[in-house]
Amino acid sequence: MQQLEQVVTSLRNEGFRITPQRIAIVDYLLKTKEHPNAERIHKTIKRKYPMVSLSTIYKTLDLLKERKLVNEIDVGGEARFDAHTDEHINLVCMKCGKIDDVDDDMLKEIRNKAAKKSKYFILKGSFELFGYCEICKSKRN
Amino acid sequence: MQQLEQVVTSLRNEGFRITPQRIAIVDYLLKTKEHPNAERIHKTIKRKYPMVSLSTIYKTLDLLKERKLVNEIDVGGEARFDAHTDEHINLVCMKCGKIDDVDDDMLKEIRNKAAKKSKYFILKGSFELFGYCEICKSKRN
DNA sequence: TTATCTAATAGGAATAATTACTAATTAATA
DNA sequence: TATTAATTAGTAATTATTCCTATTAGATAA
Repeated sequence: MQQLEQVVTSLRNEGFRITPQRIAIVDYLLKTKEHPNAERIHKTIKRKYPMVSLSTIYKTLDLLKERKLVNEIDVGGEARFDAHTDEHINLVCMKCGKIDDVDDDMLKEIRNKAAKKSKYFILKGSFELFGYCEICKSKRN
Repeated sequence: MQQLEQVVTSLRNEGFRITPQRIAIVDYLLKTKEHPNAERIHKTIKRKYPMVSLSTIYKTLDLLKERKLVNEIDVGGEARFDAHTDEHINLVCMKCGKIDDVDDDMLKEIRNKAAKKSKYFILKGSFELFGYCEICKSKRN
């Protein structure tokens, strides 16, 4: 994703209102690498805006998803959010829940091959690898 | 996945009981290509066993997942199940909900590269492409 | 700057998929 | 065939997300 100002400008240009809640959410997502879920975003934003509601978090995330400004990953029945929107692999640690990003040029190729073979019109891809992160794998039981 | 008898034998050898419910669920999953959700499996099994409960469906799916006899895919907040357990790409039609499988040898390579780069110990991969299937893309609005 | 208009918000209720619980049933065994 | 513990049916509980609505507050233009 881009800079905060770019996002704000593009939202404003599309006719959306710029609210402190929206700025806070976008700002947080741009700065973090932790792929938070809705609740974690809510808790974080609340430190600045104690009145912010969880439903606003969800509504804002919907808006950002539609505008392709954030990416949603489903992991174990809950949604996690990421401002890193170009195609990449999400490595999910099944012990601590951490998610790391890894880029790979082959993803584009895979996508194109699959589209050709299947005759699907593909809009987005989601690539997850599940396992144990470097820290958790050493202390695995 | 394998043949029904193989699955039954392996479950029995591991000390699990072979119940008509389990046989029916495994049999259905082996035969279908439609990547059903829990409710669809329930409805299908009910035709033979009207008393079967949804909780049994979920419990059996948990067992089969643990034994790596079925694969779970999260799509749009619901879980869909598949007896095709070797690594492959799931193409999800965002209009009709159909899921098609596509194999690609590069997946192994991607997995290995990502493991090396990230130092994760990887247990499973999940590769989804979302878009419109051949039928739906032509009648897209 | 102020008034107007309507999008956006807060807060809570509703929904839906999944999990947990428990008494009754039944597959495996000896 | 009797015994025993795993499994099941049925239902309640849980949890993430969506829906609903009165109130608030950005954006715009006078």
